[in-house]
Amino acid sequence: MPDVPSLRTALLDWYDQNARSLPWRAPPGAEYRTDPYRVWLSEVMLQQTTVPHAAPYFERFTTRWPTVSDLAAAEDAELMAAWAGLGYYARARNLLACARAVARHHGGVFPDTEEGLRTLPGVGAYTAAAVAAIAFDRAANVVDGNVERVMSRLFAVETPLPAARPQLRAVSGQFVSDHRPGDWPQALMDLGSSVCRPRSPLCEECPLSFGCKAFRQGEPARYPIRDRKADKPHRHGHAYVIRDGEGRVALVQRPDKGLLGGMLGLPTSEWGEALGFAPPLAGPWQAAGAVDHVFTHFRLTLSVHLAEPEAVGRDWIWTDETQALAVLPTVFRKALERGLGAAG
DNA sequence: TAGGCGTGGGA
DNA sequence: TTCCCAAGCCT
Repeated sequence: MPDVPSLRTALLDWYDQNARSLPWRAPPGAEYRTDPYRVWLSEVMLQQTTVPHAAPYFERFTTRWPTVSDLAAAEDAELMAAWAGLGYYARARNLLACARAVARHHGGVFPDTEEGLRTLPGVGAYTAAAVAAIAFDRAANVVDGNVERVMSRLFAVETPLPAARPQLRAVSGQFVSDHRPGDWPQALMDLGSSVCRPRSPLCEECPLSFGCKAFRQGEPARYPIRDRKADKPHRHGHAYVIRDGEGRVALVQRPDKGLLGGMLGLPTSEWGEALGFAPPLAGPWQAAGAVDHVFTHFRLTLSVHLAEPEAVGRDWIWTDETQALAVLPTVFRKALERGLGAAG
């Protein structure tokens, strides 16, 4: 096994030539660091989310809220609406709580240490280390899915994830150094994204292949080894598209906790085994087909029903249909699109 | 502490 | 179609 300094040098040299240009990133070796607000915002958006999906959200957020204090002053509803479609909505609730904590308890300035950052809502071990390293150039052991994959291949770790986490964190820690501490994790993540990819890794282009045990063994894509995931259950429900004849549709405010927490939604039945149709008000109802959606831990089929009642007396939130399409999480946006399409 | 928590893209 | 996966956090 080559020594750690050789591998570090090889990867940082590669990064100098191959770093991706990203809106939240300072170029390799830059004299300046990126605004901690932008680093933090990008890291939260990128949790379990791809760069192409997050990038337009990042642009919209930083245009609308240029500083953390601007974000702290946002209304809950406008923040949640701006996050619609990005998923994992607890991130949005924590994002706002974090911005307000920074504004109120830290004078609008992000803590500049891993420990300080770790106390903020929605900032876990990974994000605290990433912001400390990238925004403040502090040596930190930044371990995300990319780093776990690269390390698991470098050392041909046979223990399956997630049990291998402590071991992968330990080997990753061997590479942490005061030399270019902000560039190191970004170099590792770029390598994981473009070369040491989950499938079909490009080992011929890899600056670390000279020291990679999985490459030497000949089957690098076998790593990281994972436990097989359980099958998702399939749930069913009904979604109601209720229109008022004036271009508005009835929405409901979902509770803050749980699935799609804090978001607006369409009125629906309970979700479970396929149920009979028991609408929330007298018809006539028009059947508009169904939409399928996949969540993290179950699959959902929603039958969509359309009505335009004469009078209703419920605490629905009547929302312009175009506006509704923009603020709803994807599962309800799909159902609303289907309902409006069936209405012609 | 293992499970809850979104979405879209690629093979 | 189906499965896997992508810069995790919280409880």
